[in-house]
Amino acid sequence: MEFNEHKAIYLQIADRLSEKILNEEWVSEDRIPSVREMGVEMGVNPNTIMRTYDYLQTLEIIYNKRGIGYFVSQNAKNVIFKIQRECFFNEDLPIIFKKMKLLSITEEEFHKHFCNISE
Amino acid sequence: MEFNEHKAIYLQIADRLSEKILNEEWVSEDRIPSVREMGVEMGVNPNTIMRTYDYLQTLEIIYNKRGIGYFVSQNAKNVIFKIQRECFFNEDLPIIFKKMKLLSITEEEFHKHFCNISE
Amino acid sequence: MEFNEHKAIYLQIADRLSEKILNEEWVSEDRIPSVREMGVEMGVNPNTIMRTYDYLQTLEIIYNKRGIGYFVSQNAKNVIFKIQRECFFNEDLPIIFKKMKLLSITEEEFHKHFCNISE
Amino acid sequence: MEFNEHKAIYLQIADRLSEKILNEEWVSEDRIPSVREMGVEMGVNPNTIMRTYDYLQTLEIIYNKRGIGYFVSQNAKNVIFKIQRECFFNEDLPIIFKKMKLLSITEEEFHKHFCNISE
DNA sequence: GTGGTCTAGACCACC
DNA sequence: GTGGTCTAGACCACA
Repeated sequence: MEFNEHKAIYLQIADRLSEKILNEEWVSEDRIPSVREMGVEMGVNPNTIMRTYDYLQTLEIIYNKRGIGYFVSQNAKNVIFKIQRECFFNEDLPIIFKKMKLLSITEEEFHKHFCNISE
Repeated sequence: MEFNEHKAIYLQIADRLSEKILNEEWVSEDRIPSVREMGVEMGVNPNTIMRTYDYLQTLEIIYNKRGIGYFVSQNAKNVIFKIQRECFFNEDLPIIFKKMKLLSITEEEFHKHFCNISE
Repeated sequence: MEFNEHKAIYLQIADRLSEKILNEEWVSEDRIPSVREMGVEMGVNPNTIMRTYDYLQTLEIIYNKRGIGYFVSQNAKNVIFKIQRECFFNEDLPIIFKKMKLLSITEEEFHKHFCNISE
Repeated sequence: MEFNEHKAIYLQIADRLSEKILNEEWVSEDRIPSVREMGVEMGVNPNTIMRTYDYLQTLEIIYNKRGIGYFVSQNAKNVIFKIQRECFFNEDLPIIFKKMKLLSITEEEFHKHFCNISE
């Protein structure tokens, strides 16, 4: 698995797992792979996965049953949805808009690319 | 001067200087402040500024006359424009679009925020 | 370890490491010593090594796995070969030839020294 | 006038002036341009020219008549010839040969380029 | 453990 | 005065 340079690997993994939940590939109460299994799957040190799970747990997206494993929380999907929309509107958008202005990128250009990729 | 936490200071300074060039606050062949002056101005160690200048020089945004100082390159504005637009379209946009899809954010919603902020 | 006076130490180290790769003392995907180890080995500050590694990375001769270390790139040897041959033919040779002409040094004389040293 | 990056400007100027003497563009007892004139001609600070003249004077290639100017020495041409040949054989050649070996450049290749340029 | 960034202060060659 | 290099030592996030 390939990782982006500018973001911590454990956060990139958190993003992918969140996607799986948004996609309903994983649903509430599913048991997710163990730290070791996931480490192998991602080609990454188990410590790194541990950190991802830790992070998702503080966000109450997954929870832990000791000695058994990690499970998707009841509200996982909604939580992710809420967190990410907030982040998108409050943090990402202002930066995007500022950049677009500075680089003279119009909404039309933006729209054009949007269509291209959506096809 | 205040800096963001999650990005190296020398890169944040590079961004600001690039903005100055995009704004035409600085134009081709202008001499920019010396490493030490800029260090004082930014409240930062001269070495850090040196790193910024080094970085901007590899991008051919500024160049050096030995013993004299750093100067804005001929094509500085175009170079910055090109680099940043490329980055925006090839790296930022795909991520944004993917996120929007995943979070069910429509172009209309995007547009609405765009107008709000632009006012 | 001894260093020449008129060239930055970090560049001299870069040269030596490049030689190791040309010699196949180090090959693709080898992990090279950490910044600190190499610092000790060379009798030099780790920051200086960092600079060397940074430099070699921009040339795509080595690459970094975060938290793990630096590794020799796939094409490292070819890259070095190409860069150095280009430099030799485009920059060094014209200067050499000009000098030889100016100093009335013939190819025969050059050849004679070549043989002497090669023995 | 354009300067190379890797050598002090004052030395590059010294090289050009030496060339003029080897070319017999300047001959023994010629008065050479004043520091200021030369500074203008080269697009360089007079201090830098001063340094060049100083350097050439220690090598006894030029000499100074106070209040009048700098002049080409009697033996200037021979001195330059001797110094530069020595430098070439003792310092340049070993480096060149080492590089050629490392880069698998044969004398034939060297010869080929020699012919190309000489034409 | 790894790299990465930053500071403070030094010294140098060069213009 | 300018940039450039180097050191020593600190702190941090990440694996």
